[in-house]
Amino acid sequence: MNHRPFQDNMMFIPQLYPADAPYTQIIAQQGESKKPKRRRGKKNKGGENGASEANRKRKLSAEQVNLLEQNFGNEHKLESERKDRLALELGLDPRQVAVWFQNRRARWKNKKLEEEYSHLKKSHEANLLEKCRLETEVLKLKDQLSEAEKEIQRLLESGDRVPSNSSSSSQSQSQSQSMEAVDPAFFGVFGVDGYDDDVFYGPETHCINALEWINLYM
Amino acid sequence: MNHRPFQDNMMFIPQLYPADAPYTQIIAQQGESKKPKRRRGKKNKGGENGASEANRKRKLSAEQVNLLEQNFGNEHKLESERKDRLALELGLDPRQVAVWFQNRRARWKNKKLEEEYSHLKKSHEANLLEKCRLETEVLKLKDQLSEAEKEIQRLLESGDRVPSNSSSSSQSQSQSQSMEAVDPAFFGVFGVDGYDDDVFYGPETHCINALEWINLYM
DNA sequence: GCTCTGAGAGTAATGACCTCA
DNA sequence: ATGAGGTCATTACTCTCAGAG
Repeated sequence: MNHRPFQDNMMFIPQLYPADAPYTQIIAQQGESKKPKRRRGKKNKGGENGASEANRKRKLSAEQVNLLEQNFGNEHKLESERKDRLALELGLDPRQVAVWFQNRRARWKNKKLEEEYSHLKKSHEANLLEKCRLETEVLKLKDQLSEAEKEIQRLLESGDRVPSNSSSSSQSQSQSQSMEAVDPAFFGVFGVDGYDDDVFYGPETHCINALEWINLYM
Repeated sequence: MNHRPFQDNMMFIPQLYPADAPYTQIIAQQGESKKPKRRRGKKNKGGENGASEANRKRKLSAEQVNLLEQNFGNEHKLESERKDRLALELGLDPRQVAVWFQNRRARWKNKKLEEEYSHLKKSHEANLLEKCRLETEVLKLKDQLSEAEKEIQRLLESGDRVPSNSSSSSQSQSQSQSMEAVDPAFFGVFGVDGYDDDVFYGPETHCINALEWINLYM
């Protein structure tokens, strides 16, 4: 406020403006009267339901919005008939009703996008974990297989000489559905938020990278 | 069009709107006094780069937007000093500059969200495929392991009696990094768009479900 | 064709609320 | 506690396009 000498009620001088720019300026010009300026006005804080009608506003009243919302729920599109009827009921210009619907559709689209985003994110995380688990399991299985083959090799070679099994310790539980190779602590990383920009979502990340990704991104 | 008698070339007079007030209300109330109505004006169609002069309405001019955009590129926030300077340079109300920045930030946020969404989606798809592949591989490995163990069993039992290997055919290439269990045709599903609502992103989907998901969702 | 209309994207502006300094 | 600026949500308007008459 200090570096704005006179601005309490704004006095905007229209002559300053180039003729080229339309409308916006005009609005600015007629601001010489009051220019709402920012009224810091202790709005109704806790009790809000009234939605404040006393003040000159350009917001639709709660009932109006309710009815509109209800209608929107039934059908997002708006045929002229419905539009006119609604306008009459609400005491609004049909144009306003149309505008309201358009804006509502836009909002709806956005909300949907966000929902899907978070959905997708959750799913993605779960998949990363799953992938990690599977990678671990693949490694484990390969290891076991390797062992088993070594064993076979050994058995074949020493074939009829040594009938006793020397080191067959790792294959007994290999078939089980254990799948518990992932440290449960990994789940702890969820719940952190505030992600950074430009994280690379590499599809080829390995287990470790996946975890780093989660740490970074989640 | 019947209920809108005259609207020939429209002109749209902003001064109609009272400075500080009802605005909506006024529009709403005098439903019969034909407010602005809209458009009809043969805009420049093909020629687009100009995009600024023909239209007599608000919207900042191209240069104004350029300068603002440039400034926004440097820094998304706006200190009063910069704001006032910009306002002066552009011949705008400082308030307008502030508004522009606010709206710009909002737009930016949205765009970022969308970008991240598509990024994430790609990544997710890739991961699904990867998961599918891994699941297949796990199955394959388990199978091989099972075979190997059967073989071992056989060898141990028939131990010193039959030194010849009877059916050891599947474990020779098991260690390789082949990993080519996924039909390359799967990649063909990408490129289809127009997704449906409310797809369930199950984290526990198996390979087949994952593919169905892709078909549904992508 | 041409006009009118509604939809969707983009944008300007406002109101309410929040947060620091 | 006041006020400048910020975010969010909303309202309104512009422009472009596609379809109906």
